[in-house]
Amino acid sequence: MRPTTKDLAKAAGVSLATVDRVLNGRAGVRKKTVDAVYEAIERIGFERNQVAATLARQRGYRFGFALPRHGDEFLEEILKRIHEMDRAGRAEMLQADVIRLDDQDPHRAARTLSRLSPEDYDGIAIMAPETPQIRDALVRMQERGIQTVPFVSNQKRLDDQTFVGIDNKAAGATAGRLMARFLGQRGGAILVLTESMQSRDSLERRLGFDSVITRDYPALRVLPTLESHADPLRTAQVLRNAFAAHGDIAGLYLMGPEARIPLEVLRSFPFPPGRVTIAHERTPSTEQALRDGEIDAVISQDPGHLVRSAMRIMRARCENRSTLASQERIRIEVLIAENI
Amino acid sequence: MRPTTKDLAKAAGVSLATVDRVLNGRAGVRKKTVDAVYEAIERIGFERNQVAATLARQRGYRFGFALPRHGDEFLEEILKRIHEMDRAGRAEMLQADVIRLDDQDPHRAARTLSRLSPEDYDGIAIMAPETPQIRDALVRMQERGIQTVPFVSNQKRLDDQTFVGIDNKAAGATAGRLMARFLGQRGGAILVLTESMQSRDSLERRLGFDSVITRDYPALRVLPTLESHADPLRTAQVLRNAFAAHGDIAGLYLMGPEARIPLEVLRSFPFPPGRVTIAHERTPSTEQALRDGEIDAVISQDPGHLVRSAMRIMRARCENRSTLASQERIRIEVLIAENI
DNA sequence: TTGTACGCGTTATCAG
DNA sequence: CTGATAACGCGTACAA
Repeated sequence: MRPTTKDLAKAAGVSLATVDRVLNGRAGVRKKTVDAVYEAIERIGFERNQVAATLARQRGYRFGFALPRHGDEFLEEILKRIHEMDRAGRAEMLQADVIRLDDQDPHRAARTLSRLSPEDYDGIAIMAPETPQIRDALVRMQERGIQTVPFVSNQKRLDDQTFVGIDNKAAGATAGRLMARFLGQRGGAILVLTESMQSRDSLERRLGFDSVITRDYPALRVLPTLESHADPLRTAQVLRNAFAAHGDIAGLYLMGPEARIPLEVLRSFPFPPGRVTIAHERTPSTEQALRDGEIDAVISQDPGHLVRSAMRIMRARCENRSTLASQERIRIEVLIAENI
Repeated sequence: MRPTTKDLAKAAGVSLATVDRVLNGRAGVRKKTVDAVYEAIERIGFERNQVAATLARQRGYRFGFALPRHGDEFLEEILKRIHEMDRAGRAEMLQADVIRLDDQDPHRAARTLSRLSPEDYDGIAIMAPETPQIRDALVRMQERGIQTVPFVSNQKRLDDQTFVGIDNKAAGATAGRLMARFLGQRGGAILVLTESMQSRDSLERRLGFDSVITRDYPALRVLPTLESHADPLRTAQVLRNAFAAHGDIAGLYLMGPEARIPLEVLRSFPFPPGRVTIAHERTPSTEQALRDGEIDAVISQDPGHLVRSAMRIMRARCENRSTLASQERIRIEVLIAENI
């Protein structure tokens, strides 16, 4: 049998309560006693039974996903997975909520975060751009005892916080390499479109994309990034202008996470054979576009993995265990019509 | 508060013991009583607390991974993940063992399986070729009350058993499409190598590969599959013969899961620029080969996901819950140097 | 600063 | 066939 807290208490010559205090890092124990307990833990090989712990804790774990209020299909995918996890987690005393953050006003967003209390949440996964206000709110949340983990949207990590999401520079490089290889001998211009270059993610993807193209493919020219601001009319306009200005557009890189609008707009443009289009994230739109041959590849991160990984990490931190980093690295996936 | 078994017992007008009997499908309860309990479950919206259940059950869950005795790097990756999960699972009362099966003698393998008792294992994930003996052993294991789940190696599923692994036909098709697109305009012969065409997996991959090439790329010829039998000398020999016989080899498809030996052997052959090589599974060898530009893409399934998914499925079945199929589909991943 | 006693929601072991 | 009741391993008031 595995040693229990009782065995540990006996081995350390203290009571159960003291064992608990040491185990959970509570105050009010003499250093000498603490050391004795730790020594006993090593000696008898004690390992806390988390199942019993969560049962006794009465209240399981409540995790929140703080997501932008506005979004499109990719956000919708993530929401779906969160709700699935919530339903599946109930039996295991795990809850997953969604908190919506204002994505125009960092102050409001920060205020929303600062209202979150440890009574309500054990951990929060946050998908929000990196602003001083948000960063501040995060630090204070941690001080209040709420675990936080950066989620998908890549804010610069404070400390060595594990980030749940892909390496966007590598994702951009992956897109770049595929673009070039699919184009083969063909040279020309590559059009890059995203929602907004304000986002750190977009910057990093662009960086990765360019690094590959400029180093290895001199026959290709990557044009300045166009911004769509998630607006169909604006999207149509910038694309029209770009096509008018450059006669030799060979490739299209839809760099943002929401490809629906650009894809719809593109349908009204002529579709020269041989043009290569690459987008991000697996959504109904990109899936269909892959099937229809409108795009050639999709670079994506699996929403289900994202959500599960975030929950595993938050839970581990609540129980101050460490996570297997190897298991939590989110893969940069490449989708083509055959492996959708 | 969520209703507990106590509430349920009260609502159904029976004792806790009877509730337990009904919940766990044990015998010795009048049908009328059973119905009353089920009715009460619906009425009060009872949902069993799995945390409490596993704690009370005393013995957590023990899962076994029945893997072939012989293998190389890919098998090693899987073993590593299993051990990681085992260490990580101890706190949650989950164990993961490895059972080695004779991969030459199906009878011996079947015998090994038939010795497994429900005392020792709650579930077994099986990676073994599809033979009558094995199939039989599986059926009997299930009768004994051990959950089984086909793992990685794609035996035809009995009933609608969830299979943990990729769709190999789609994986082959993915390889085929990438091969053709990377080759671009270039025509020629494609060499296909695997360990043994006995394996159902190889057959399916080949099927998928061919379907894409023959339908869409008339300039490419896929040569008959070569068999290496995991033997370096044999590998060298069949490759030498093939290169001698066909002057126009443009592509190389390493179809088996263990690419180490072929990759090593290939280093002694001339490396014409423009040749495209695609392999399966992410291992130290294929990773390095991607980095070195020796291969162009790797089609893979994530060993960590495989192991975790298998354990989730087995556990869910033990607790007769259903799993979220959407979450358990193993992705066919495409790796290039940039997204390793 | 330390210890006691009870509760968490199930399962398991006895009787009846 | 059914019902009390004691574990299971830990957290947590509350008492000392």
